Amino acid sequence: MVILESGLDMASQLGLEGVSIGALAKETNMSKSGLFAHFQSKENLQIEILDYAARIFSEDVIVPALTTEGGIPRIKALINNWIKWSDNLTGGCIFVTASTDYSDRPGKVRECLIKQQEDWIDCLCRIAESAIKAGDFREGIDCEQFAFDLYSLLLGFHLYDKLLDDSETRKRREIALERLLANYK
Amino acid sequence: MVILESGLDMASQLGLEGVSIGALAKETNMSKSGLFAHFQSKENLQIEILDYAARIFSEDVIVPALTTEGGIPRIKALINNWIKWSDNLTGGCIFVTASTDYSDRPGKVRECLIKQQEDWIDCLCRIAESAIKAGDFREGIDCEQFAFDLYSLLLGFHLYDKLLDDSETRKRREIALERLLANYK
DNA sequence: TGACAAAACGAACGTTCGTGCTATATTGTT
DNA sequence: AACAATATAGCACGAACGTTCGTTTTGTCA
Repeated sequence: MVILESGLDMASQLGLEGVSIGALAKETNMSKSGLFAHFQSKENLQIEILDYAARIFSEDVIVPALTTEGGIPRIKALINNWIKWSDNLTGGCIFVTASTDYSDRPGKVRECLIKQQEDWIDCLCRIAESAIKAGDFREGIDCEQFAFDLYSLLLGFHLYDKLLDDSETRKRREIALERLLANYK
Repeated sequence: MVILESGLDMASQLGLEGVSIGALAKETNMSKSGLFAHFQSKENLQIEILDYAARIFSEDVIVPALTTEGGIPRIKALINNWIKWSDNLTGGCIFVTASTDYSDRPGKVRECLIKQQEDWIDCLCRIAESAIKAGDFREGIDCEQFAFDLYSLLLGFHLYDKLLDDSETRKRREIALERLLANYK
């Protein structure tokens, strides 16, 4: 759907709350009312954008990673896919943006987002488990802790990359990742 | 200033862009125009909120940490102060919120924010240097890398704490911190 | 071709937005 | 007590907001 594609990019720049129906209509060469009829409310639009994003995220980030061999290669594939995903969106990863936007904004959008984030963290856990099976991580590690560590790394990278003009950000990220992997080896 | 105090808390919940002059006037029992006269523009209001936040942040987070002994104790004090600071604001740390909000929103507010974030990262670097002097970190470590690692950790903690309902978040943070410190020891 | 449903439309609703202008209080200084 | 400076208030503006309405266009199937 072309509306959701535009909406997703707009949301990555301005936040989900910043997506206005009028602006989105102009962007897609539609009338406000014509566009609105698809969603019945702004809240529905926001949720549909979020679900659309999750679909693309799954297709572009998660699934391709799952097709590469388990263990550290799969982890690195996931991270590289995540960075590409985050680069393709004008304002960066929409889940990162929305997570801070909705840290204190109750409602259906927030609940939808929380569920998606829990799924994402689950995914990171399972990737860690696959690394144990592959022999790249030692037995007995705390997979939830690994998920926390890796997600933190991505958040730090995201902020440096989008806000600061630091030419060494890429190096920082790679060093942090190598140290993270070494800790679970 | 009571206006900025209210504005800061409102910004932490709704983002700097979400602070409206009308709502802030109602919150502080003023008229829109009376409040507006103090700032002449919304952009100025946003910048003043940001500067006010930086002042409080310096007083409550940085300065008290600098008075504790250099090295790991100072690092831990800084982190504890940061967490208290982030807890005291209804929507969490305003710099975290604003950093994602303004990742793709050019203007004076963004430039102000970038400068503040650079200062914060500088502060983290100097804290690492003091840890070298104190003998808690080994010579030759990359202080900028430490700043990246620590800031990432705080961002990860912030997201878990504000968005997810994970009772183990505190433990996650402490484990990650111990491992981080051990890596520079 | 005619009937019918889906989709898109333009216009308007009431509200809130940021921003001016002007007047009235409040405060501080001589 | 008189005056200047500052702070607040009242009112209005044009624009944008989400939303609703009735109408027109478009596409599908009998």
